[in-house]
Amino acid sequence: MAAHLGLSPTTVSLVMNRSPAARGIPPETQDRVCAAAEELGYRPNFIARSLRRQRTFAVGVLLPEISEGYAAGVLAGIEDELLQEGYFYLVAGHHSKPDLFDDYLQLLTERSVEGLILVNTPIDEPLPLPAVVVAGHRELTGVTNVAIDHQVAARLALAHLAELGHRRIAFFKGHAHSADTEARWQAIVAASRELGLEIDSRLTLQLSGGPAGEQFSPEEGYREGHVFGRKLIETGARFTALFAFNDISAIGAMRALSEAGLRIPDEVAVVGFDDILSAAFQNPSLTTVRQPLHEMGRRAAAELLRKLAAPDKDSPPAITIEPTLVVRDSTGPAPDRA
Amino acid sequence: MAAHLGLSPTTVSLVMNRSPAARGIPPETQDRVCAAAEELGYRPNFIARSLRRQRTFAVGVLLPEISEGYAAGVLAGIEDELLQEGYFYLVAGHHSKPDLFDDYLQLLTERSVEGLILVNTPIDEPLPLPAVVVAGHRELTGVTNVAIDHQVAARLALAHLAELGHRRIAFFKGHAHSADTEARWQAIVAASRELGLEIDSRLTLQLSGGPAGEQFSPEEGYREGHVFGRKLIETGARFTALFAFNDISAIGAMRALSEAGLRIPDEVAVVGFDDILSAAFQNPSLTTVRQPLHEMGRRAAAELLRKLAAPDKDSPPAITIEPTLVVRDSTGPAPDRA
DNA sequence: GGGGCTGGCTAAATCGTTTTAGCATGCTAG
DNA sequence: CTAGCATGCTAAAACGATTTAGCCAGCCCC
Repeated sequence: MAAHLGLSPTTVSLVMNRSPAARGIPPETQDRVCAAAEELGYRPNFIARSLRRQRTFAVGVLLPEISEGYAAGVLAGIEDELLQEGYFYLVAGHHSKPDLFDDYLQLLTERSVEGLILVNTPIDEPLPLPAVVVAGHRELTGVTNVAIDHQVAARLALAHLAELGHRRIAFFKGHAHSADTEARWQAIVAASRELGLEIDSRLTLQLSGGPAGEQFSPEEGYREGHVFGRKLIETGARFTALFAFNDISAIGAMRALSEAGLRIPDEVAVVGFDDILSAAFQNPSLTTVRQPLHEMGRRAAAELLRKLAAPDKDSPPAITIEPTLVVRDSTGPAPDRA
Repeated sequence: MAAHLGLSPTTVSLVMNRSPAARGIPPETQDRVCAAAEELGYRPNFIARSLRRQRTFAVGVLLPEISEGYAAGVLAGIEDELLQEGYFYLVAGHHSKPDLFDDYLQLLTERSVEGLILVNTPIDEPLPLPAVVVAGHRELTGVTNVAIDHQVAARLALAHLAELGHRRIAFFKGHAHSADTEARWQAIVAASRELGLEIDSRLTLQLSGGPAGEQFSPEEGYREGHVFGRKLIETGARFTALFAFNDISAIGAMRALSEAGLRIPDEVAVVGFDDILSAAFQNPSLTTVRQPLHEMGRRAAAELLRKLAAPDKDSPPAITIEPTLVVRDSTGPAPDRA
């Protein structure tokens, strides 16, 4: 390229990068360079560039796996934001195996990613790079946690039910090793108090979520919801609504309730959580709290880029995202009031 | 690193890469180098390495978007295979916009990816790199197309229905601009002939799939299935089974059939296609032909790596993957036979 | 004793950029 | 007349590895 023009690589570089030092180069030469670049279809070698500038414009994303649901939704948001800003990303799925996680972290840093986004990935040690965590389990100094606002989520769901006249509400609590379980439950307790609802401990069942460290497959989650739906009925305690921990278990429970002859929403209202694709296709379609996964991914990526741009400025420990309530056909007026 | 050992970078490099030229270096020195590497936590700079060796061990993946369904499933398979082989990948979602597609192709080659995997992405021009296409629309010389075996798919579904005694089967054909529509329909026609089934043109409806170039959202697909379910009934033509083009439309149709008072599977059997998550959660759960998305991704990645390893060997124009039939509760014996 | 070989290493070029420092040339001002 | 200063460019050193070519010391053998 430089040879073809009879100029030095330096000049070409200066022009191509619109470097401030290029003000000393007359417009005519600049045009000549640009024209040649166009003509030869010149594309600078990104690798050489990265090497010299110590910038790769790439970030690493660690997640359990590119599953149908959570991670894929978040990843799509991350992707949107990063590509828009000229970054690429490398993804590694560690399948919840801690040693794989370490390996991939190693590999990613080796490839000089500039930052990390962890989705649904627990960590103990501080990370070697700027990082943002989505649905993280622990708090780490310097790492921003992007999470849904559980307060709002609980209020949305419970206020909706309360407004419909429901007073006796059953709950599925999340499994013990989920990041969201505790925060959400706290929020539910708080929102119940605000709304003057009482929580009946006989009507709160805790999902097992499978052996610690592993994830339940959707089918297993569904089955557990199904079993728990039956259990609820067997307790004999009266309830007119169920707020499940996620859509999967809500759908399982709906099945059990229907099978037991209870009509939804006439006799029992059901609210799920997540708004997975299936939620809309149920019969009746499922009222649920939607996690804006895409936006969570976007925000996480945006925050990481902000961190990279201004490494010294300290960053917020958390970004909370507002969920929305999607009202469908699985909720209706409470029977005692209708 | 070299300085710390009092050796030259050359020696270190030779040892670290187990280069054949390293046979001239005594084991003692080799150990010394390895020990130092361990101790200093030395990790070679991947970028410098890429620059020199002209290998990035990275491939580019182009897809419409990291959606809940198809692309995410395939991507998960691609990921598994690539990471296992020490490769990483860069993903770009072009949202079905041709100009974005060109831009990203440009950006990816600029970053020196070694090959490409296109998922559900139509192309006209030959690609500048070794490539494998999943669910590609056109045939291109030199690029391998990974696709499901429609023959097998059609036979699986129709044989299942025929065995249950169904003779009058309704069909949803795919929308005109889908890659799979034509191949699948041909296969259905062939399989019907084999099984001695007749196809009633009044009972075959073609999905519109929205305006050309755009994708239907799942909700719209569902709605169209719902409408088409009603249409089927309105034709007045008798049918005891429906083989839909995908699960979404099958689910929509099931809803319409139920609403019309037809019991599934007692009066009408329904078979879907894809095996999306929702299929298992329907009531009744949906019998469907499963596309092994994960395996398709794996195979695509594996084939690309093979191409990269042996660029001269010519590669198969197509790899077909066998689907499987997942029998659930939406199919049962034909009513006239039961 | 000297040519050839071998064992153990290293110098230097290279990959394709960016960046720093500086060189000619001509013009201007004192 | 000459110091100083733009102007328009370039030489050369990075970046951190890999790779080619080759050096030097010692040994063997005739």
